[in-house]
Amino acid sequence: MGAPVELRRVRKAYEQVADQLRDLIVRGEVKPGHRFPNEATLSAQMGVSRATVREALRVLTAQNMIRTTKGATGGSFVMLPTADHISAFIGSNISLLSQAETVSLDEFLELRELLEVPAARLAAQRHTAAGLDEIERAIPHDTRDLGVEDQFVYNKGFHSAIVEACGNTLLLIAAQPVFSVLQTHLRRSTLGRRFLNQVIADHRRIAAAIAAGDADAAESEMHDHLEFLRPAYRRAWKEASERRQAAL
Amino acid sequence: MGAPVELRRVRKAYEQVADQLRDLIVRGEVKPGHRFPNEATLSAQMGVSRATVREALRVLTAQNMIRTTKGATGGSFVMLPTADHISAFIGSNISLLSQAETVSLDEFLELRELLEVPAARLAAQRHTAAGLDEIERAIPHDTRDLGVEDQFVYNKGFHSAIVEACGNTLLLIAAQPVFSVLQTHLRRSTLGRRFLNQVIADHRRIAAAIAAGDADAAESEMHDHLEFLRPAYRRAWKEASERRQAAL
DNA sequence: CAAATGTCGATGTCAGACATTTAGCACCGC
DNA sequence: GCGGTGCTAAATGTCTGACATCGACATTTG
Repeated sequence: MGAPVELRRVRKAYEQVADQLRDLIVRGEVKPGHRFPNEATLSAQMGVSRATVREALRVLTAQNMIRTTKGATGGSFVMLPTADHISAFIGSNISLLSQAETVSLDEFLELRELLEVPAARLAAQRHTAAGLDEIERAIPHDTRDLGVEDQFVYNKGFHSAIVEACGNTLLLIAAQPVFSVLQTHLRRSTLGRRFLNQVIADHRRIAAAIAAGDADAAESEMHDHLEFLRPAYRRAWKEASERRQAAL
Repeated sequence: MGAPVELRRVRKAYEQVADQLRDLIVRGEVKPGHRFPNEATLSAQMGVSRATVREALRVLTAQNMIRTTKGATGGSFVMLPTADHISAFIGSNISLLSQAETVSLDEFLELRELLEVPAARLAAQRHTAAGLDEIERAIPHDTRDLGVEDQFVYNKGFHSAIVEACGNTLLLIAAQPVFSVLQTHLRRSTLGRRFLNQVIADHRRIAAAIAAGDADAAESEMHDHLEFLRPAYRRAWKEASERRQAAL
């Protein structure tokens, strides 16, 4: 009797097109810079309409795999995603998870500690002139006429400078979005001047330890710093949660 | 005269539509489960054609923000991304970076160590019955009639069971893709029986330490395990690199 | 020679039609 | 009653063909 027929759900045409093209990219059969045939040709080759091909291309652009440009020399070009692309994507996704309270503040803080504390250690071990310079420049010298918004810019610069000083792109990709989500929450909270000064003082000590190549000190300074920040995050997080409640 | 007029590049229509809808989602004004107006309505409201709206929707689906279904009760629904979605996206992106040799094997191994070694420690500290069970089940009992492919399945299960036992979704999201890329390389390499047996033995020791709640032991066993794997990855990575060379 | 202009090949956008899927409902025959 | 069976409404999925627009390059023009 009939073999148990195996039925697959129909895949939407634009998904199949996207899959095929993505496979070419992921399997390395076309390399960054490569230009795909134009939309008309693709639609002819795959037996679908141009509209379908275009929907597939939109999917791939959203996934940072191609870039399309207009004009006679334009087309769809295979692209290498950048660390920033990937971080931004992760950031917006995990930000949603945090909003939905699917992941807690503790998870964020835990992962951040797991990433940034060793990062400080590695930065101290591998410190290069350029890296140190970048870190130094991310600490404000004159703390007097410094707006709160400015300080956030410095903060972001400082933490990414440290992670970058490790020379590990993957680490940067992972750390960036975690920091960014936490920071977004903090920005909506009100912070005292004492708090902000303490942050800068902490940063100075961390930078000094890294510059001195003292891995242990860098590690423990960073650890203490994150510990110090914890209550502020906790307050900001709670406020955000209350805002969400109120919005109902 | 005339204040220097500030001109913005025209944003493509489908991008503007996508941006608007994404904002609604990210700012929490529409919650997971919410259904957007149908495509015809959206196109009318925003003054663009349905094709444009659809391209925007494809972007959002690719970013795991909405899900669309057909039929009378269908439409575009706001969705919460899952850990798997995010991991898969990160995985394919960083896999591309590795192919392009933009990130090195060392970076992968370093990040993996940064994530999984503390994960083993946390798992030991927080071990729950369910978590332990999951870990146990991810170790093959009978090693004789075990295909290489089977063992990969067990491997993947084991490592994700450990990370999951930490109860930190973000950690899972970060660790999963790193492991997955490394594993993909290893799968194309040839592995001896001795090697595979050692892997299982290592896993047993790690599991035992976690079950005993011995955080220090779990940490150091995991560290040693990763150290043991290193040469295998190095060989597999080199082979992949050579394949890429040959493909030119 | 430099600046304006034209051309060409590609993507971007539109309008309208038809196909397909899904849920719900009414109908019908036992 | 009860279970199919088919109709219909509402939505997405797909196709077609047209026109708009952009951008690099060639060409003309002052």
